[in-house]
Amino acid sequence: MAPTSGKRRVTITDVALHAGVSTSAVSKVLRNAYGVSPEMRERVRAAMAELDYRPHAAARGMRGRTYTIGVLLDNIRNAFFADILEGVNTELRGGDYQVLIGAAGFGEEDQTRLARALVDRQMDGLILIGPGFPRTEVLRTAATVPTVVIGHHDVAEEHDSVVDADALGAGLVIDHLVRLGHRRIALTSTPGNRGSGWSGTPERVQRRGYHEAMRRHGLQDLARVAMTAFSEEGGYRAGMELLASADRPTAVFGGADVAAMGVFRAARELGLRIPEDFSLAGYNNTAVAALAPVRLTSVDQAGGLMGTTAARLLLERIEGRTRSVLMTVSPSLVVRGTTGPPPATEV
DNA sequence: CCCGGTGGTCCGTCATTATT
DNA sequence: AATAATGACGGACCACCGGG
Repeated sequence: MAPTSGKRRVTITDVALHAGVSTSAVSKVLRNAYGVSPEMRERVRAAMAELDYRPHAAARGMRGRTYTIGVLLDNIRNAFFADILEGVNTELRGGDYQVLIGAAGFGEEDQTRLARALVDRQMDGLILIGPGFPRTEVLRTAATVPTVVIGHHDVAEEHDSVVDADALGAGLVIDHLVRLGHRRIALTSTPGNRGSGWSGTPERVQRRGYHEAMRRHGLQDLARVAMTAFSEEGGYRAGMELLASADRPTAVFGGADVAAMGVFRAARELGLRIPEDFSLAGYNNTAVAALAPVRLTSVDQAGGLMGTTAARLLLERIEGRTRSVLMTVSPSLVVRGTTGPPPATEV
């Protein structure tokens, strides 16, 4: 049947013929269904092995499951996703399910198209990592296909949610910096996809946490946010804006590690030392943050745990749970070399 | 009961037959 | 001749049936 070349793939009919049983017997063995003797099971297993048989996912899809889970994310360069995916794989390892990953980019259109493509290919479930396409579209999809959304704090009956306590995470950073003696602490953040209907994006919740923490310390008047993109380039621009100004902050909280890297570059260009001239903290605790020349203080979001949790919730949904679940993962501060006391003149 | 098999079913494609 | 309706697949699932 394969359009490209000669030999037809092996089907359960071939297996049945080879083993001298009916196709349904083979099907039962495949599904571990009731009503097959151990001897027959063995015979069928042997036949499958000899013929190098593998179930046809599309055919299974016609009748129900494909045993495939689709993961949608925006940018595969974001190292944080690697942690999540590792978690997903850990949870699914050894099971019947296979994971397919799609990196759609940041655009709404592209993300929507990818999400639909996953549905059209009969994924049994979807894991959407910080989707940037319209929330209405996500809800419509989730109404049909079991879905878990990672990142956004917006909850809905249609899907489960796995989030990081981003407000708390931001608080950890501010508390740490204040304890060191900082007062002028700036944040780099991102507006995200406007008008896509998400009100609980991680960056927004993080921003709220930042302002709350500043207020808690009586520093609300010194709060300052540089809106940028969560990318190296975005961080660089935000860094230039903040560090070149007259009332330069003594500490910069990069809302994401990638952005913090950009601030690094800006600092070098301006001849500012870290942490002597100003402190820098990131968020995500990605692999780069731990590298020896970087040693970036950051917030660990337990990405692996988010991944395993998302996968587990999704399997539950696939098995029939309809009530939606929200799981919140606690972040923790990882102090490294980029944060220290503010310059002496400031104290 | 157990175990094994029959026959209908899913959805989309493509070839065959019927209708205008 | 062009268009429309029909039906036979493809590969696997599953409710149900029947013989020991």
